[in-house]
Amino acid sequence: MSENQTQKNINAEMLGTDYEAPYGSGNISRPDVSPAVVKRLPRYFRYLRVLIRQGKMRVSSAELSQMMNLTASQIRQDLNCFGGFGQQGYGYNVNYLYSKICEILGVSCGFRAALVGAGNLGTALAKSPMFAKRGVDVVAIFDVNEDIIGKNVAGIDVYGMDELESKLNEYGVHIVILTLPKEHAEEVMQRLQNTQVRGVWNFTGKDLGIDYGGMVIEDVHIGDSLMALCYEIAKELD
Amino acid sequence: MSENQTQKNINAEMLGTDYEAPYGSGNISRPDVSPAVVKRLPRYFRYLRVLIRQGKMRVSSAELSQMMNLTASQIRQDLNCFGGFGQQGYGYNVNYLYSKICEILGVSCGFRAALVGAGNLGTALAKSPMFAKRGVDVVAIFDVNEDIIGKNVAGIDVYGMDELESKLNEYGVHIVILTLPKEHAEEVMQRLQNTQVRGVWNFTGKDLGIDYGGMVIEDVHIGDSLMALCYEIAKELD
DNA sequence: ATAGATTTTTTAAATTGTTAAAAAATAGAT
DNA sequence: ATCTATTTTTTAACAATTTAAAAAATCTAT
Repeated sequence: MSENQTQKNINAEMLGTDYEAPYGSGNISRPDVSPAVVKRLPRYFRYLRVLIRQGKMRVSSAELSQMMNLTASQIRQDLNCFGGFGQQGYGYNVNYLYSKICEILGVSCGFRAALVGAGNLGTALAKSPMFAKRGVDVVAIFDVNEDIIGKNVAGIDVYGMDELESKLNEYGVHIVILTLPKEHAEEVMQRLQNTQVRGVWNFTGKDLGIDYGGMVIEDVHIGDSLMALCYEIAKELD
Repeated sequence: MSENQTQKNINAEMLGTDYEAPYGSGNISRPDVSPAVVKRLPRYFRYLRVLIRQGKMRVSSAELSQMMNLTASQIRQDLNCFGGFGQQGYGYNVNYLYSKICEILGVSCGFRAALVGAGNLGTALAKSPMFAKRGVDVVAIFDVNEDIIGKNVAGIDVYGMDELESKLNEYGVHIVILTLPKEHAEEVMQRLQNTQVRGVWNFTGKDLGIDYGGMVIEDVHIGDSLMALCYEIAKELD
C-alpha cells in the first residue's frame, strides 16, 4: 500500500450508520468495467439493503457469497473493480460499502424521471416504490388520454403530449420511461433529441438500443424472461 | 453429411407459410446449451416475428446480424446448437426457423399459467398480450381482495387464496406468476409444493431461485435494469 | 452440366469472465 | 508487543463465450 494513504483502522465506534470512509474518501472511480460486473451491481445493492435492515455492521465476502449464491472470489473481484472497499482481516463495512455502491450506481445523483404513457404498465410503475428506493424522482407523466391530462396519477401530474419537450426541460428530466405502444416509440425518441434527457428506459418492445447513438438506452423485454422460464420447463418435460 | 439424410432441396414452392422442414423433422433436441445462448433465444423469436410480419421468406445470418446488432458468426453458432436449421448457399427459411425456435422455447407446449396477486403489476400483466404471443394461456388469478374475488380481471376469473391448490390442480397450471408482496412469497411457494406447478415467474423482489430445488424459478428484478441505466448515465456525467 | 458466388457448418483462435491460490494486511487474543 | 486467525488484495490458472477462418454444401446463371 502507498505510504501517503489516509486509511484509519476500523474500530467498534466506527461501525455505526454514521460510519465514515476509512479510505481517502475521494470520488469513486468508474473505470471501464465489464458489462458482466455492471449487471451484478444492482444485486449487491439489494443484498446490502437486506444486511442494513438486519442491522449487520460488517460482512465478509464468504458470508455475502452464501447469501447471494455466488463465489466469494467473484464478489471480491467485482468490488475491487471500483477500488478497495474492504479491509483485510475485517471484511467489508456494510454501510460504507452500500454508500459506495450507491455512488457507483448513481443513486445519489438525484436523477429525475418522467413517464411517457400512462396505460396499465405505466400506471403500475408510477405507483411502485421502485424509484424512491433508488433515489429517482418521478416528476411528470405524459399521455394522450384527455380524461387524465391535468389530473394526477399516484401523485404525479399528468400532461398532454404537446407539452412533452417544454415540461421535460422545465423539470430538468434525466430519464424518460417509455410505456406507450411501440408504434409511437420512434416519434417520441425523435422529440427527445430536443431535450436534455440523457437516458431512456424502454418498455415498448421495440429495440431502440442501437439506433440512438447519443442517448443511453435500456431496452426491457419482460417477455424474454417468461420464455426463458418456458424453455427450462419444456426441457424438464423431455 | 451422412448418406441417409432425408434432406430435400429448398425451392420456391416450399417457401410459403406452410413450408415443411427440409430435414428429417423429428423432435428438436434440447441438448445442454450454454445459458448465454438460451438468453438470446427469445430475441431470435422476436426478430423472426418481425421478418414474418414483413413477409420475408428467407434470411441469411448476415442480414439477421444487421437487424439484431450481433455478429453473423454468433447467430450461426447459436442456431447450430440445436441442429442445422439453415442451408448452405441459401440461408435460413424464416418460417421454418421460427417454428423451430418456438419448439425449443416451448411456445407450442400449451403451457397454462396463473397469477397470484392482482395488484397494479398483476393486473397490468393480465391485460397484456404477452402471454398470447408466447402460447401461454392465463387461466386464473388469485387474490386476497374480497372485492374482486368471484369477478374477473381482463376476462380471467379471480379466486380467493383458499382455493389456490385446488384450482391450480383443476386447471392443470404449469406456471405461477407471483405478483404479490414479497412478505408472502415464501408462504405461497410452500403451498405450490402440493400442486403440479412446474415453474414460477417471480416478481416479488425476493430471490427464490436458489431455495426451491425442484421448481424452475425465474426471478425478475425490473429495478436492476433501471439501475444499470442510471449507472451508464452517471458514467457519462463524469 | 459446369463454374463461380453464396452461405452454412465445422474447427480453431482470441477474448472475456470466473475461480482459485499466493501474498499482504489487519484484527483479536495473549 | 507479538502471534495466529481472518480476510482482502493481487496474481495466475481455468472455463466459457465470442469471433474469425477454413471447409463443405447449395444455389444461380450460363
